[in-house]
This record gives sequence, C-alpha cells and structure tokens, in this order.
Amino acid sequence: WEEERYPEGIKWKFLEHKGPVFAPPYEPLPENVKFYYDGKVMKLSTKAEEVATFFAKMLDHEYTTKEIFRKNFFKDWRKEMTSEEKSTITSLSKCDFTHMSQYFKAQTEARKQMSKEEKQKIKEENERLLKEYGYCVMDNHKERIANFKIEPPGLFRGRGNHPKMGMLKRRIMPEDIIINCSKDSKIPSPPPGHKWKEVRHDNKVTWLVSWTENIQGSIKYIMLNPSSRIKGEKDWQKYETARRLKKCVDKIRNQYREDWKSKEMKVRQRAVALYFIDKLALRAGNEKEEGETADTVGCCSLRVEHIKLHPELDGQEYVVEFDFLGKDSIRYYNKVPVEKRVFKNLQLFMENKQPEDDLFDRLNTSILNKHLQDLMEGLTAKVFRTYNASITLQQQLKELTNPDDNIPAKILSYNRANRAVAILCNHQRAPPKTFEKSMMNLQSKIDAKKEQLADARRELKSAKADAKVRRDEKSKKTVESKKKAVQRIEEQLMKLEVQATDREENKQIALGTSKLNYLDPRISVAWCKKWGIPIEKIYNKTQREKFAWAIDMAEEDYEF
DNA sequence: CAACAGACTTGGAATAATTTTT
DNA sequence: AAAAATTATTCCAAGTCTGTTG
Repeated sequence: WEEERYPEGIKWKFLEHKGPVFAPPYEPLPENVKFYYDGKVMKLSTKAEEVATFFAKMLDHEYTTKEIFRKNFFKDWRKEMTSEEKSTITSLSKCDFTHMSQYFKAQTEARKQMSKEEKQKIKEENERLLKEYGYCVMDNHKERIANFKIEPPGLFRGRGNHPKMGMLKRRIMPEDIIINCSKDSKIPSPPPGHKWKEVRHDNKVTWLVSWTENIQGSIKYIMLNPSSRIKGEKDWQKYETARRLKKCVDKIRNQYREDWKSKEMKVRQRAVALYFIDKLALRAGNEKEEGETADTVGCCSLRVEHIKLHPELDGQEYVVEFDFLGKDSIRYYNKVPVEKRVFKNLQLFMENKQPEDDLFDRLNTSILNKHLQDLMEGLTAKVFRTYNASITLQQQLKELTNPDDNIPAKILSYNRANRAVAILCNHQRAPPKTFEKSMMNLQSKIDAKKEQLADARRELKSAKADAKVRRDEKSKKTVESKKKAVQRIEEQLMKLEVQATDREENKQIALGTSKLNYLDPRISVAWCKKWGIPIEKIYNKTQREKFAWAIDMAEEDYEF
C-alpha cells in the first residue's frame, strides 16, 4: 500500500482520463403530449418545454406544493420562455402539467416492461460508457472514477427549508468544464464543435474535472472512486489520526475540564463546546451565509434557542435539552445530564441574550480548530466524531458478542454495535414507506414457521413412540431424520426472529453513513476473523473494494 | 481576522438491480 | 413469469477544513 511517498502536497505524477460524459440532449415531447394553460392547449418552445418537464416529473412530489419551490421555479422558468410565452403564462397555478406527468409515468412503466433484449442492449451501452469513461490512469494504476457523468439539468432540490429550492439547475456545457490531467497524458478532447473552459495540470489536487454550479456558485468535481489508492490512503490516514487522538484524549479531557474554570470567557466557551463535541459527537458547526441555505447548525453555531436548561428533570440534575436542525436538516433532539460546571457556564453564556443569539458568541470553528491543532497535530473537531464512533464500535462489539451464539445472532450483535454508533452520530432516516407491511409479512412468516416447528415436533414424538414399539433399524432412522428436521426448523425460526428484531430496532436508524465514514474498517475485519464470520456478511462488494486496504491489513488481534 | 474560494468528506433519498414470493 | 420485497448503487446536496487575500 505504501509505494512511494510524494513530497508534501503532491498527489500524483501522471494522470490521464477521457473527460466527463455529458447529460443527453433534451428530446422534445411527442406532439400528442399536451401542456395546458388556463384550460387551453398551449405549445411551448423547446427551451420552455424542457424546463416544464422538470416540474412535470416532480408533480407527485411534496416539493411542488411548497410555496418557495413554486416561486423559485416559476421565476427561473419564465427566464427560459419566449416573450410571447412570458406574456401568456403569468400564473403557475393555471399551468396544467398532468398530461406531461402521465406521459412520463407511462414511459417509466414502459421501461420496466421492456423485453430482455432491449434491457440487455441498454446494459451493454452503459458498460461501454463505463469502460471508456469510467476509468483513468493515475500513476501506475488504472482506477475507477466515481462520478464521471455530469449532473443533468433539473430543478434544485434543497433539503429542509431551503430558500433556493425549485431553482433551475442549468445544463453544463463543455465550455464550463475545467480538465485536470498531466501534461504528458493524452488530453481528452471536447465534444465536436466545443471547447473546454480550461485545461490545467495541477498535481496538487486529486480531481479530474470541475465546473461551477449555478445555484450556490460552488465548484463541483469529478474524483476517483473510494476503491482508488488515493482515497484509500486518505481514509487510512483519517483513522490513524483518530487513533493518535485515543492516546491523548484523556489529557485533552482533563484540559477542557480545567478550562471550564478559566477567567477568560473565550476559553470557557471553547471548553464547553469541545465537551459537547466529544461527549455528544456534534459536528463543528461552521457559520453559514444567511438566506443562501437552510437554517441548520452545529456545535459552534448553536443559538440560545436551541437549548433549554433544566436544573432538574425526571430525577436528574443539570439536564440540557438540545433541539436543533443539523446537517441535512435532520433534527437533533437529546436530553443530556451534564456536570454542574458546564451547566453553570451555559447559564452564564445565555445571560442577557435573545433566543436568536449565538450561544458561543466568542467562538467559531476556526478558533476551536486552531486550539485543537495545538493539542495534537492534525486534530480537528471532526476527528472526535471518528474517534468516538470507532471506539464505541470496538467497545460495543466486545460487550455484545456472545461466543456461544451462532452466526446470525453474532451478526445481530454487530448490527447493534453499529446501531449504537449511528445513534451517537444521530444518523436518522425516514422510516421506509413499506415498513409496517414488511414487519407484518415477517411476523406471519415467523408464525408459519412456528406452526411448522410444532408439526415437526409432533412427528418426531410419534416416530419415537413408533420406534420404541417396533425396535427396528428403519424406525430408528426415521427418528434421526425427524430430529434433524426439528433442528433445522428451529434454526430457521431463530434466524427469522433475529431478522425481525434487527429490522424493528433499525426503523429510523441509518447505518450506512457510520459504516462507510466513521468506523475504522479494521475493527470489523478483526471481529470477523476472530469469530469466523465471513466478511461478506458485513461488507458487500462495493464496501469490500473500498476497504480493501483494511481487509488486507487487519489481523484478528487488531486494536483501534 | 474576516471573507471568500477551493478541495475534499459526509449524508439521506431516489433509483436500479437482484432476490424472493406468488 | 410477474410482482413484491430487499439490497446495492447512484445521485447530488451539505457539511468540514485549508489556504489566500485584503
């Protein structure tokens, strides 16, 4: 895994690729698909029609009922209209997209009903595209590219209460694209009749292609797949940093506890914030530009309105009640007993403030991270999340794994350990739409299995009785086979019950993010080796590719 | 040190593919 | 063979953090 170390900041020596794949051009609707304005058929210009189809495709989505979404969409749509269209179409509520919407639904349906041959053809075309554009050469390796297809135009779907939802995400053209590759590589050619915005040769960055997106004005990149050397090494590094934190975390904890008593307000705020980041795995909380994004916060950007102080609550002293929207507008709600000193400090920080004032008015992520840098090289706020996630997994696995359990039960223990981490990191999901039904199905399967088991047991009993009377070889054999049948069914039942428990507990928890981004994979690999669990039970193919370095590296005695 | 650009990681939902059930 | 359920993959938004500039 370590081939040659590059000097500081150099990411590669050679980089060759084919450039991005652009979104397919817009195909106008067939003549018979109509758009109606104010009850009357109206033929739209191609540009206006294209944007209208974006809306039509989302018609069933809740987004299209939201005031802001509609307002933003309508404003941007009008920009694409001809002056005639502009003067006719003055109200979105008079627009009828239902026919268009039906057409797209029919298309989706038709795609599902396609013959084997047609599906095969599409598959082959995708494979061809992947083969040609999906790989690059970085130094001596052929590597998978993560997102070689450029995002198609559409309507921006912000998450939560986003002020820009519904705005038109414009089509990206070659003229928007910056290509990054090495000078001595075969430089990708733009589509016929087009030019790249720029071709550069910057080996201090890892991206192959970039462009500026029009909603936030931020830069988007095409980068390598997680299975690539460059991503894998970075991932490994991340966990090594977290392991270094493990060695000095006690010292740091003592330090911030001391700082709770500091004479300097700034130091106290820093120490309380760090306590939250450490204890509750909160994110750092950078400032955000107001009005540009949904109103969400992290630790440093918490406002007074986001916490409530309870000197006593449900028999516990000094309870802080958190209620705020974090990343992706996921709600963080938690009641946490804290130390008296923290509580008193919080009271102090909140004195004479309005609800919308910053809780930590003397602090931001830059100040906090500078301090952390002094405590340990490479330490930033997010390392605490990685550290606490990984150490929790390791400790939970130790606690929950029962050596006598069979494999499905051990995997349940693994998932529970994973779940403990997801809860710590507040990784939530909307319960799947079919959750209730799926649980009921599973329950009826369990009931059926129970009956099957009862039957098998009865049969075993009568076979035994029969054998006692007849005392011949044949009936003895029957008993044996009946016994085996009972055992097999018991095992199946147990498996189903484990599955039901796992699913129920997982209703609102998303395990993916922690598994992919926070848990040192070597912990899982070691656990699998120790208990003889096939690694495929824990990581699917993609995950095994991403964590190839860890699967290679970790032995059963690995300690995070 | 504040504002901003840039680069890279992290995040849940949507969609596609695969497996299981009917 | 079709439909339903489940799992894997893709999508692309939204964070963190660094470096530069004024």
